[in-house]
Amino acid sequence: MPRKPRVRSGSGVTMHDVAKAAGVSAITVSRVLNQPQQVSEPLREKVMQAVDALGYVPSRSASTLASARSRTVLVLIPSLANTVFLETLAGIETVLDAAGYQMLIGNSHYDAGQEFQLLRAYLQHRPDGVLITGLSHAEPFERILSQHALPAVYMMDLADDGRCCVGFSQEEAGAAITRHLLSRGKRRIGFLGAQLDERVMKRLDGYRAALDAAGCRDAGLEWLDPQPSSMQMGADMLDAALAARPDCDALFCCNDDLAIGALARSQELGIAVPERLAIAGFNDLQPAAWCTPTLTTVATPRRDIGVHAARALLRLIDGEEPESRRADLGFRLMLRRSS
Amino acid sequence: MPRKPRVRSGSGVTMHDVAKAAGVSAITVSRVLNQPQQVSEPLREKVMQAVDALGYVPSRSASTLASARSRTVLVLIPSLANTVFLETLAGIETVLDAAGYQMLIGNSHYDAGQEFQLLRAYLQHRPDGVLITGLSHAEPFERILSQHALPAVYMMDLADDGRCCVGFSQEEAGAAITRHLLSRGKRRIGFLGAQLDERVMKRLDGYRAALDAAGCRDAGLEWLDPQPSSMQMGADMLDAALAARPDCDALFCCNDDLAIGALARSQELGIAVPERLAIAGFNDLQPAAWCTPTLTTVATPRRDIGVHAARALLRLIDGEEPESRRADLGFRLMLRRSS
DNA sequence: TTGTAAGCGTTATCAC
DNA sequence: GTGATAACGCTTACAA
Repeated sequence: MPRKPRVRSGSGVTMHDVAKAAGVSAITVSRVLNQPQQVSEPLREKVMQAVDALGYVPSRSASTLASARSRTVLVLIPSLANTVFLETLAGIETVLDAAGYQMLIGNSHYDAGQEFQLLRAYLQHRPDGVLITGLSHAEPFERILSQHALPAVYMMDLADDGRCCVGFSQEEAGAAITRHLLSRGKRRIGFLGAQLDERVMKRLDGYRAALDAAGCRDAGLEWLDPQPSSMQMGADMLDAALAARPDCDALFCCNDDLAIGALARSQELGIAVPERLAIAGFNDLQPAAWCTPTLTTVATPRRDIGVHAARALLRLIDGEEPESRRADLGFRLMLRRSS
Repeated sequence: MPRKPRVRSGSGVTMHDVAKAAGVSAITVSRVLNQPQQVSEPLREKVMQAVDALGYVPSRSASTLASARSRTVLVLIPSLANTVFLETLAGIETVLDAAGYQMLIGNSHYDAGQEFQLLRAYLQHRPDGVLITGLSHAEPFERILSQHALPAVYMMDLADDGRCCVGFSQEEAGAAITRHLLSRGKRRIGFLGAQLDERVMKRLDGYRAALDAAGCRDAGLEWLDPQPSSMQMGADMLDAALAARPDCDALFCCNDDLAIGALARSQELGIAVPERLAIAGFNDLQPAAWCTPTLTTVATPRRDIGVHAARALLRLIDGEEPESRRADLGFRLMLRRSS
């Protein structure tokens, strides 16, 4: 004795409806959609006509449930407000789209605790893999990853413990731009840092190493603020830095936002850049090439990181080895007028 | 006779496992997770302990399939490379997160055809509703929306046909900034436009209306390029504009990127801004307050648009009426040194 | 307040 | 090459 039918999702057209309309069985419809070569030409045509005629849209939930594959990838980023991660997302998108995968975006707000919660929450969707920003994560985060045997690729930095990663050496980049300032004759080079996430701290390490090597490191020239960075903050930090150390002759800012704010304030104060004070940023965002004076900075291959990371993840998901488990995409110094 | 068991998704723990561990039935576990107040205190505790002990993560696919609700919202934006939409996403995220909804992000690349394909593709996830950027869409796009009876909220602009929308009048904003330039004594005010999407064209309409009202509209002062905008393009367009019309005494750029590029080029060329040439942008992105000279522009409430649109959509999904079917969040003129 | 049975729409398995 | 049948993990409807 049949019961009251339930509410249907979507427009209500199911694979069975298509099958009936085409005069075949449901499984044949499934094959036409997923492994067309296994179905004979005439049946394939009939089925496709029925699909179009009925406006049939397959249900991902049903497919995921039945096949234990969601064709979905979770992307964990620390912020939606930072162009750097957006361009990475854009790169990821091109690859996943082409492969028929869709991405779920999780924003951790630079918080390891939230990142863990996000992972747990998104696990409900049974993603086939995860793209992760950065290498350091909460202990339960890593544990849950391995518990669920989730293929993962780490982005933006280079791991040395066998985890699959795509990025560049944040430390080496920090050292390289610092050496550039040294090569310009600067000796009292300061560091402005905000947010203080993992990558900023590595750039700081690189800066310190370069100055140590040159014998002119000075701990009193480091200004660090855990708040999110902004141009306003760059301006404020410049004021604080010059008040404390008027002898400072160069500044490496941990990102372009800080640098542009510092640059603008220097202009206001009539400080000669780069003669009296050289300024360098990090990331090479668009405004770096258009501020006054133009900003010396480090160009980072964030879009490519997204592309390569997504490709590597798809291979892991398919049980293959990625081309490289540790892809170093490098960085480029963009030498402009501010140094 | 039982068959070979299938592969399990996730870590393999199901609601039945939890039920067994807690000595209750599966439906009770479901209730503890979804309507806790319907379950007695002691049972609730036992179940929660079992959930934690087993590390159980519910399957969204199974839930969606059984309940015909995905607790998922599709967000359609024209670009992932534009800060404006990111901030909108961030606003949406706060509201959806709090309500236990997750968002699927579809990037149409400013292409109505792709937008339609995206909608079709994401329909596989059976989203409970859609947040849409802009008012103009392909005909099949609107058709599919109504076929599937999908609750929808349109963002960024104001509709006059009863569609639920959250935004501000792009046209009025374009007119307002133009009137400001008029009030500064400018009379040969040019327009620089890129991308030429719906919103840019409405700003252009507003610009034209304001100049018509003042009796000084001049069709020779409009420069339009369908390519995506960039600071480089702003610089190039400034060159072209001044070459064609050296008498031009102000420029309204359709967004801040163009304006900042034009501003930077003006500085290079030694053109006095705003005396000889005033420049205004649109959106008030962060660099607008930090370029030289600072940029006059229109501040748009994009984050709030996201927040309000998401709230309205959740109400529609629940079958209630939103607070307003046409929420005008306004805009603000940011008058700075470039005018 | 709790449980039973059926069914959501698809795919894996096995048979023809 | 095609089809019948049984899962997949959960929630609805209904009963106790």
